[in-house]
Amino acid sequence: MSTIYEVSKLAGVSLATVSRVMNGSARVSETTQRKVKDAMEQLGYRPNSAAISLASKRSNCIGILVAELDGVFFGSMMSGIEATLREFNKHVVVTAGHSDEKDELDGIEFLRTRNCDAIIVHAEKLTDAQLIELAKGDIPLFIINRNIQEIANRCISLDNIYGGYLATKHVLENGHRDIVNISGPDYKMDASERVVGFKNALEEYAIDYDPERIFIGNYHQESGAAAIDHFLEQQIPFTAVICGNDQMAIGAMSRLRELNRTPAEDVAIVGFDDVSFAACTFPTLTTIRYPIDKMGQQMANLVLSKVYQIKISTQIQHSFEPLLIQRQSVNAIG
Amino acid sequence: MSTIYEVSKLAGVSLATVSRVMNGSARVSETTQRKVKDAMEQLGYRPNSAAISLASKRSNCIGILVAELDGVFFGSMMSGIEATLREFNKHVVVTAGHSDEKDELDGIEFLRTRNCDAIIVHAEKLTDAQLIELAKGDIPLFIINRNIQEIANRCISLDNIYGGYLATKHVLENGHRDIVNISGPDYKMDASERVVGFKNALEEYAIDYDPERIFIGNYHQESGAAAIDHFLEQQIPFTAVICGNDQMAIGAMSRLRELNRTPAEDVAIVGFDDVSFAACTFPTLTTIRYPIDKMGQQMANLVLSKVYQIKISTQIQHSFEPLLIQRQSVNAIG
DNA sequence: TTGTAAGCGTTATCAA
DNA sequence: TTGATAACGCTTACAA
Repeated sequence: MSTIYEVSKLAGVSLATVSRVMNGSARVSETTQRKVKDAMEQLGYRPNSAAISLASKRSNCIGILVAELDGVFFGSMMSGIEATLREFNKHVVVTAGHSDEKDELDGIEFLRTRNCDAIIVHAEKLTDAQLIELAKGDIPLFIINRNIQEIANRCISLDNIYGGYLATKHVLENGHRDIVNISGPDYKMDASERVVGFKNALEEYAIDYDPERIFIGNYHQESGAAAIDHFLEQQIPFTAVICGNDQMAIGAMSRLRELNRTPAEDVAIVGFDDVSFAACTFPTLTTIRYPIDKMGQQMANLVLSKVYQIKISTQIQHSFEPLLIQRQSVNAIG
Repeated sequence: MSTIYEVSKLAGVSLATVSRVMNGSARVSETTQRKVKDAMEQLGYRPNSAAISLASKRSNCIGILVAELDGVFFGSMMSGIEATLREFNKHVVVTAGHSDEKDELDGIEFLRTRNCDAIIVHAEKLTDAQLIELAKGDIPLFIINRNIQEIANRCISLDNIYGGYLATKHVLENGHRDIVNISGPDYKMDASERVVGFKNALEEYAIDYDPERIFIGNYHQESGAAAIDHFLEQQIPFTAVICGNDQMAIGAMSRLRELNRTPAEDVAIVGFDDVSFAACTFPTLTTIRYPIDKMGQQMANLVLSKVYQIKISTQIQHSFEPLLIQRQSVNAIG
């Protein structure tokens, strides 16, 4: 592997000049530039990123902490971020927090020691206070999927409350009154916010809120099924179920089938996220769209502008609106 | 941010000694060790990874090239790899190749300039020859989901032919004779191998292979639906459809529903991969399990042992067997 | 426009 | 067991 030094010798210029043509950091005459580029070409020169990092105090790498590396939701998010960042030759280091406080903290620490220029976190167990504290640290922290007042300019989030409201209102409008809710873990902000929206909608329709009608799941399919069992066991009547995400929705649908209750026909189902398979369930799933890929792109732009002072053509959007996607899993009754 | 130098001063020892206790690279007396550790603690010292990389010629980072960062299959793969690698303090840089030759080449180049210690590729457009050539380069290349003779010790793969065979044989055993195949893109190795298995099974049952009965999809849901339309338009009769992956299988099921043909009852469906939602479709999807998470872990172990000379407790498994998972989407007929 | 030279924070080779 | 010290490959004042 050749170094900048060899390039400079072959080109007959100084180290500094080679560095300049690499970075475009200063004017270099056409001829010199040609010589240098030829030399680089000839030697198959490839810059050493560690040396660059060390000298420039910048790693050009952005850390991402997600709950899980698998999972369609996080996939879309990472995809949106990476694509944008890579255009600017930044790369993405990912790690998983497993919805566990210690793992999340470890993950962030791991990324810090990796000298990431910035860290984007999708935290689930860390509190706002912890995040605010971490944000005071040496490395810029950005938060996706949560809006924290104190560091709002570093957050990109969705109005989950409104999303929960939209979902619930939709079944209410379709005449449903016996509604249950399969929520994500209550320690997850987004989950509890969606529940708030659920309550708001009920209130609007003057329906008493009954805590018995909420089942706390874990955002995975199985818990959607478990929730159905639970409600049935508790003999809680329902004609509609609002789910914290699409995975639990399909879990619930699947279990209902097993119990000979037909989704849509017998029980209305609403999901959340609108992941790709939502359009292919049977019946197709009415859900709330969470534009996480777009949000990921915006986050990348935010990092680009704040950390690398790269000017982004468009205004960065910090807050997103959920959207009701009507498909077939909600029938009107009454 | 404090440096090793400040630690050494505070501890009253030399740079070298601090380095030694960090790496355990040589014996250091208990007392000295204590002093150094206390000093590190006190200063909140965090090693600079760029400096380490530069001096040690090792970045402790492993690049991964996948087709897409979203997609359940790749998610499981990355998850398996990352979890294992992180235990050894290696981190993972990911990038997407978008099933495009140029993007794949770019992606690998991108990871190379990032000075990754190794690159794990899930290539779709690159040929064996290209991969072999790349493997000769300066940075160790590992291949997942493909077995290339010449570099077999750097490959971890699944017997896709056998998988295709298993899927097809299963419907044959259930009495189906009019079978169509919705394949992934023909330029994708795994897709065409699965088709070979399909043909093998037909041959075993003395059924003539008819190229008309193969539809080349793109592994996405929509193409599963498109395939159904195609076969119907062409008036090709079928009672069973073998799919190249689970996404296309749900796409096909979904389209069949729309056309009032009930999956399982009217048409048997078999998927491939056994992604998480396969257990929650209606009917639940009979499919071929592709243990990609396990394969990812093995790949991580392979890298750990080959690149970092870390001894792995268990023998590394280079080739995996697919497994038929029987659910409800295949009914017996005849 | 170009060159000189002092870092950047480690590792690793020698000596001691 | 410890300490000096020369790399490692690049950036970036400061000069020329």
